[in-house]
Amino acid sequence: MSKAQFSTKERILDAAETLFAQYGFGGTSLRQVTSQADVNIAAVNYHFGSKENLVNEVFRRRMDEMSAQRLSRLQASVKADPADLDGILAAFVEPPLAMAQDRHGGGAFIRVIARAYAEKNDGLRRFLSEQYGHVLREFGKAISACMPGLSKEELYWRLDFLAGALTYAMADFGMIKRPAGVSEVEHRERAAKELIRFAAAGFKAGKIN
Amino acid sequence: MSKAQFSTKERILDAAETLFAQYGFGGTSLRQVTSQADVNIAAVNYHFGSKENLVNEVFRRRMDEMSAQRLSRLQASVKADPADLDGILAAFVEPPLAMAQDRHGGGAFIRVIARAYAEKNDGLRRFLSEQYGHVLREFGKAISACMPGLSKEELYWRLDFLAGALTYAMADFGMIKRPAGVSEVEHRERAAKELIRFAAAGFKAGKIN
DNA sequence: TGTAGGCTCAAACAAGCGTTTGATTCATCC
DNA sequence: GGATGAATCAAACGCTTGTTTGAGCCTACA
Repeated sequence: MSKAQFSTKERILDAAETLFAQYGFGGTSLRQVTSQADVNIAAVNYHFGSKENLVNEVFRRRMDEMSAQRLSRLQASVKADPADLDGILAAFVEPPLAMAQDRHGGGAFIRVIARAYAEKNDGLRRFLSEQYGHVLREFGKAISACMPGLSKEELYWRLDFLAGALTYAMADFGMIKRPAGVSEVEHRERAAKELIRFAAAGFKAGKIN
Repeated sequence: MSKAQFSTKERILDAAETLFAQYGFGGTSLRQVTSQADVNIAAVNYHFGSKENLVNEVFRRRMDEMSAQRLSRLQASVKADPADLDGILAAFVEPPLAMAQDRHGGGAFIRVIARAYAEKNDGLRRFLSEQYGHVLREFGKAISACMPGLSKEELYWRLDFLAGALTYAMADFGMIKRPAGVSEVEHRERAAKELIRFAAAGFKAGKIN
């Protein structure tokens, strides 16, 4: 956090990430950001050009790494056992949750993602879909391969449900609150475990009801 | 929509609901609302006192009815067959989806709910939790009764996942888009069917994995 | 030592925000 | 028919927003 250790750009990105997570994109002013970053207000437009570009950079900084982690874990899981649905789901769920508990690596970023989907920031959603849509499609293929009876339509519905449950849970939107005696790490691990079991059962749901 | 048919208050509420769904609470200005409602800007503060009160009224108008529907359908389902998990889930999922496809009854409202959870509008979230938290608890009890092996903690996790998937799906956040040949009604029915099957399987997921 | 050029700064910009004002219209009742 | 009070209106209020300006600092290279 000291001015000497991190560059102006990095301090702006860190402050923006934290504040976006807390108050949303529209709800965060550049003056809040620059104040928390201990930086002049003009620095944002000097280094990023505009607020919208700042938002995109906040995303790009973490999203690339998260997508890479998801894909490499997916590849490893499929290689080890293509029929292991739990492994595929873990590859999808755990990287964002791990990122959430990595203190310096942007625990706030997870909540930023949730906001991105919630705020109808069409430009940002298009950006995400174009830049990272292939990740979701890879997971679709892998799940499809180990569930041959599942139609493409059903698969996409269920992927949406998974993404919704994950987003919602990660953003602490729900009624589940971390108990006093439980560390944040344990809480996240519990969330991942519960979600994987819930979603795995959901994906395996029979065709006829 | 004609000025003669609906009162100023109703037109403001309708316009606000639509715009809140589209742009969020913070992202919607009162000038947008009053312009769409064909009403003077001062009318909002005259009839509602403030923007925050307007937001609350937009909620109260629909939420009371939706909660009542959910509870009465829950009661009917439990009375018919306490062990019918699908019936309980349908009682939870279908009223909001039915409301979504009821044209005059506020199809936009469903998306407004999603926004409420996304924007860290703490006052609003507290309002919702206090006013309508008992509905979720009733469903918790009913599900618990037909799944005796489920711990209270697991139950709450899964309720959160359900709420997340429902919110996400209803708000059209995901990758599933309504196909051209499918009516909105059919699309919603499909969503409800798929979600109930997914969640039912999830709730039934075994304890040991 | 002198001079570029990247960077930071206080200050101001126009535009938009929620809210308030005070006059005016309109229906209602004595 | 004049009075009463609710409802509507154009206009302005003070404030915050994202962005821009132009002067100054400070490091690096010749």
